[in-house]
Amino acid sequence: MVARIETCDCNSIHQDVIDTVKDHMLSDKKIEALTDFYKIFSDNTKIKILWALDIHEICVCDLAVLTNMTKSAISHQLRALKEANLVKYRRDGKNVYYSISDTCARQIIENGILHTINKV
Amino acid sequence: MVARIETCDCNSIHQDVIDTVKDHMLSDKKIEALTDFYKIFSDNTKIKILWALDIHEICVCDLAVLTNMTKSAISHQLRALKEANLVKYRRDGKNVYYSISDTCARQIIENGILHTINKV
DNA sequence: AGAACGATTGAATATATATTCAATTGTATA
DNA sequence: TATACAATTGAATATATATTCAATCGTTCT
Repeated sequence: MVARIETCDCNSIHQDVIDTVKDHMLSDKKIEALTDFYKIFSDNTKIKILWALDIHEICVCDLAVLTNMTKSAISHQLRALKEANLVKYRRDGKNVYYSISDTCARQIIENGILHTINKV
Repeated sequence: MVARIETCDCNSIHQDVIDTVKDHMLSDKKIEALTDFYKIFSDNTKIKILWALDIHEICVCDLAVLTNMTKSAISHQLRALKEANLVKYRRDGKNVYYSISDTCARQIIENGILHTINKV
């Protein structure tokens, strides 16, 4: 059994269980997309930014003050959020104002809080 | 303004926006609990394990075969899932069988898939 | 055009997380 | 009780992500 030699030195394989689970396993692509999505919500700075932007559109400088981080750090995080289509921006003179582009962000955050409420 | 000097070299502070957002900002504890929660769902291996266990209880060796990883790696991940109260286990002889202890895992995974469906 | 400033970028560094490896534990059985 | 085996553990390593730093870009104002 190839898989066994590669990953496991056991003899206690339940082949029927393995086959059943394999039949219902998520595709690698789905898993990848899913974990990429939740990675966004695994970072304190990103959560603060998303939560703040859900309240009001905010420029990079104000976000830096709010989160007590540098503009550069915020800018990097905003790029990730932009790539995930969670925020959008508009330039007004020298300032760039960011805002929420997908209401799912707040939903995901609130859902996460519900699931962790007993830990706070 | 202390915060400004520490984190931002800008003069374009919108103090009203900052005050409003600060009033509605999530507590650090909530954010921490929330990001810890979603960290679980940010890892391919953990997703595979949770999804598999939601289908059937599985021993460590079978999980290793299913995920094509070593028992040790799986065991480390199971510990994290155990600490997050997402899985439970029972020992039967030499084998330890893990199963889902909180149905929220499947909900979170399915919800994440819904939000990423356009990317797959 | 040149200076000032808000924002962005890329590379370097720091930090967090996952995996590997070797040693050990707990259970069964010979 | 000695051996085999499934699983766990801790430390070392590898890998991924966040942050810092210096340089640059785009806009405004003089």
